[in-house]
Amino acid sequence: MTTSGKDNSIPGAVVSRLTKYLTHAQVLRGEGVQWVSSSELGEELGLTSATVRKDLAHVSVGGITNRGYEVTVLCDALLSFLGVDVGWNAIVVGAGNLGKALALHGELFRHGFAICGVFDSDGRKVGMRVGGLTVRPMSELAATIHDERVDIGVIAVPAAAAQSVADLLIISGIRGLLNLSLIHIVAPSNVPVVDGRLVARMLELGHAVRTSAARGDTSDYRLGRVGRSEDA
Amino acid sequence: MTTSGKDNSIPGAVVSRLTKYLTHAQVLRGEGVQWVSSSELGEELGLTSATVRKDLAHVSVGGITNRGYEVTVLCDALLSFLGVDVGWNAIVVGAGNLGKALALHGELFRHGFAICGVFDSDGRKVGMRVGGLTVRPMSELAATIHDERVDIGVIAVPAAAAQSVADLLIISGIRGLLNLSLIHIVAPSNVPVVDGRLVARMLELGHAVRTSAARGDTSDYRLGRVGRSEDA
DNA sequence: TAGATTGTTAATCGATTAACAATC
DNA sequence: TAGATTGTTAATCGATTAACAATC
Repeated sequence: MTTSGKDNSIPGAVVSRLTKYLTHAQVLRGEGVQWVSSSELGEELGLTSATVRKDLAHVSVGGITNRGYEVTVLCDALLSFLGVDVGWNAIVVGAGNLGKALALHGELFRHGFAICGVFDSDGRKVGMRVGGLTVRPMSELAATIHDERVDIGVIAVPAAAAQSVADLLIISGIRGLLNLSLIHIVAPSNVPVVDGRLVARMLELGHAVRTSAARGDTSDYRLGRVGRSEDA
Repeated sequence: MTTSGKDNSIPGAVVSRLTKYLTHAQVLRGEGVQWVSSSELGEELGLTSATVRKDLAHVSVGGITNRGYEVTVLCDALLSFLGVDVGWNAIVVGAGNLGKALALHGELFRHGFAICGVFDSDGRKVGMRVGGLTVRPMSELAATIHDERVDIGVIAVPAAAAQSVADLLIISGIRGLLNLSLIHIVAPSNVPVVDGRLVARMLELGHAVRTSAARGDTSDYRLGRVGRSEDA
């Protein structure tokens, strides 16, 4: 392995920011920008330059003293660090609107996730087409995980079924779970669970809106990147 | 106002946990459980009892010394605190798979979010039905936000369009944004942005899987709530 | 070169946790 | 009552930030 000699574990908050550096670096690459400094990255993403430098020190990108980070190097290092180059096999459990949306989401494939199955306990949904896939019954789930070396399971079922689906995935040997259900999922420590609970996120947003300033005082808003680039 | 005399701002991490207390309390209520202690809640959600008690002190739920918190009181207090009882008007921009899934997601409605419009810049999608709604052109967006007093905008468009859609929503008077696109959204401080970036979440999960134990040593796993209730 | 920017250390800040008096 | 659990203070822990020497 050529990964730099780094210590055991990186905090989740850092990894979350690394995904932001990646997507922003990809935008810059698309614009033909060659170099970006920690202060530029920080300004765009609402972080201090020190945080950016410290985060990027976890990844093996050598910044250069007087210029910053080379955009293509940064992209490649982050893609590699996050495992996009190796790739993952994933399945989706729950062929409702959300499950189908995920299975069909091109960005997932473009970021190294191959959706190799969609499952549903509802017999009426089994056999339906979802893009290039066919919805399969839950009875085939365990064998699929084993045979196709599935790494990641996406839980897109109603709250009442979510924990038992998780249990089934776990005992079938899944290595990680994306939880799109409403409830908290319990899993052993060697099966990481990442929450994508969108209803919960909306609740957080509602709270934030209620505690932020009242509607309307946006008159002095300077537009984001897209708007700004027009007058620059 | 009858909200208890609490200080200015609650950290995002606390609000995020409050949504977990809420959904778990709702599960308990459904099971007919009357009381729950901070240590029970903590155990189920992977938190210490001290964290739970401190979090719930932000909300105006009086726990009772020898019993814990009354489940129905807890539910109601959290629902009220998070603004579910008042409710929000939301629109979705982007009538792709993810946008449609959100617009059709029953749990959102059940948690106080009324989706009152779906918009898309693609003329071929305008006029399509999404549940009880019809996809409308972007030209009608600003007037809708104003006329229907829309609070929240959901950004479900490709990365390249996300910031300009955000800018349009902001200058039209939106009060908060749920960002489902890949990129970081820049907004003024009085328009909170909550990220629901699922691809980024999957990247975080991939990293977590790679740095966790290898596949297979799940033999000693004690099942989550659902499984456990069978042998209890 | 002079100026700018990294990498990293030390200081600060905030969040989590332990502990315990209050109390039902 | 005795035991259990809250609410809260003080201590700990970890993450962010400021600062600066190294350096291209």
